[in-house]
Amino acid sequence: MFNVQAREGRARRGEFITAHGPVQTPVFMNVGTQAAIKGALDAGDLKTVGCQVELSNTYHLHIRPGDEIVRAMGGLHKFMAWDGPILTDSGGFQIFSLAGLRKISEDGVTFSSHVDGRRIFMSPEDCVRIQANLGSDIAMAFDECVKIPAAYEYAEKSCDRTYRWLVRCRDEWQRQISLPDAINPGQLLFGINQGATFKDLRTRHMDQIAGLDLPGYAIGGLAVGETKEEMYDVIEAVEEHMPPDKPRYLMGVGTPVNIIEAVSRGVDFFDCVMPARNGRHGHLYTWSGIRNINNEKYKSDPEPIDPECDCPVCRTFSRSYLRHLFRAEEMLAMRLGVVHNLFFYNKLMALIRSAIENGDFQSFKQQFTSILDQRI
RNA sequence: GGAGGAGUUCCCGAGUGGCCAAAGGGGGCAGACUGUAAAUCUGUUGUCAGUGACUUCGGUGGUUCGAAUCCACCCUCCUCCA
Repeated sequence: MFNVQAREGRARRGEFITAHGPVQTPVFMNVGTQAAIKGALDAGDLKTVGCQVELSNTYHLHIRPGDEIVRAMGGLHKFMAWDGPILTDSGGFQIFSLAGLRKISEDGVTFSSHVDGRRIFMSPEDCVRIQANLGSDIAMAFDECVKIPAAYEYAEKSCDRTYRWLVRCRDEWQRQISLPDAINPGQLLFGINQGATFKDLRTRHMDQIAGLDLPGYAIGGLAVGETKEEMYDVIEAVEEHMPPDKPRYLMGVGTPVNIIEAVSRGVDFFDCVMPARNGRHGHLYTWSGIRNINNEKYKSDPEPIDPECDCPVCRTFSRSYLRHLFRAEEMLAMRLGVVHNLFFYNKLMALIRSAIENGDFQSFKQQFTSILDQRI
C-alpha cells in the first residue's frame, strides 16, 4: 500500500495507494473543510493547482449538510465532484478549537454546534461511522488535540483515552468497510499520536498505536502553541517509533519551512489551512518569501506576484491589479490569492519529491529554509 | 427680502465651558493567522519631540483663569415663506 522509492537521510520519496488512485509523497493535502476550498475553488480548480488529496472535516459535514445526506448523494467524491483521494479529519481538532463549546468523557465528546447551538454527541464509533458515510479514502481516528502548554497529568490521561478511543475506532472501521453497502470499502484508517510536548508520553503512545498495525499514522497536537524547535524535537522523537513501512502524516502543519524541516525528519503527509487563509488575506507565497500584496508599494507594480511562478494567476495578472482587487474586496481577489498559494504549496511538494529522487534534498533544504518564511 | 437650521481632524459624524488632539464609523497605513466557529482579528492614523511642546473644530474679534463649546459681526450651504 505504501512504497518508499527513494530516501535521502530520513526524507522519503514514496507512493501511497488509495481507492481513488495513488498519492506521490511527500504530499500536501489541500484543505476544503466543508467540501469546498475557501476562496471559492471547486474540484476543477483543485486539478489546476496540482492538488493530489483533498481534505474535508467530519465534524463540519456531520453538522451541515449531514453525513446521511452526503451518503444519499453517493458519497463525498460524487457530492463535490472530486474523483481524487480524500482524507477526512475526525473532529479531534474541533475538540481543541471549540474548547468552550464541548465536554469530553470516556464515551466521547458533546459539542454545542457552532452553527445553531444544538447539542451533538460524538463517540469514536460515531466518528468512524460518519466518515464511512462520507466515503473518504483515508479516515482519521477520533483523538483529543490537547492545547500546549499542557499539564503532564492531563496530557497522560488524554493520551491514554485517545488510545482507548483508537481501539474502538479500529473495531468500528473494520466493521464499516465490510458492510455490503459501504460507500468506500477501500477506506483506510490512520491512527493519531498525541502526548503534547512530553517525549516519554509521545513515544509510549506511538509504540501503543503502532501495535494496532493501521494503514498509516499521524502526529497530531502540534503547532498549537509550542515553539518550532519543540515541534521538530517531538517529530524526531516520535519518528523513531513509527513503522518504517507506513506513511506518516504531520497534522495541520505548516509553513513551507516547517514542511521542509519535517520532510527531512521523515514525514510524508501534510495539510494546513495557511496557504488558503493567507491567500484570502493577500499574503502570497513566492520563491523569495511572503509578499503582502495589500502593501502600498505594489500600487503600480506591473510584475506578477512571483516572476518565477508559472501558476495561472502569475501568468495573467499584475501585482497592481491584485492589490486593487484585495483593496476593493472583490471576491476575485480571494480566489486568485488561494489559487496562487495552493499552486505554490503543491509545487513546493513536487520540488521536494524530485529533490529526494535526485539526492538533492539537503541542498534544496539549505537553499530555501532561510527565505521561504521571510516577509518581503 | 423674511424665518429657521447647519459648517468638527482625509470623509461621514459625536461632542455644547476644563476629564478634548477631540467618541464612533469609513477610508488610509501596517501586522497576525499552522488537522478553518476566519470574507476573520489586532495595531495605528494632526505636527515635532522620551514625559512634553506646538497647530487644529468656517473667518475675525470678544467674554473667561480656561472656548470646538458662550457673545458679536462676517462668509458659505440647506429648508420654508414671499
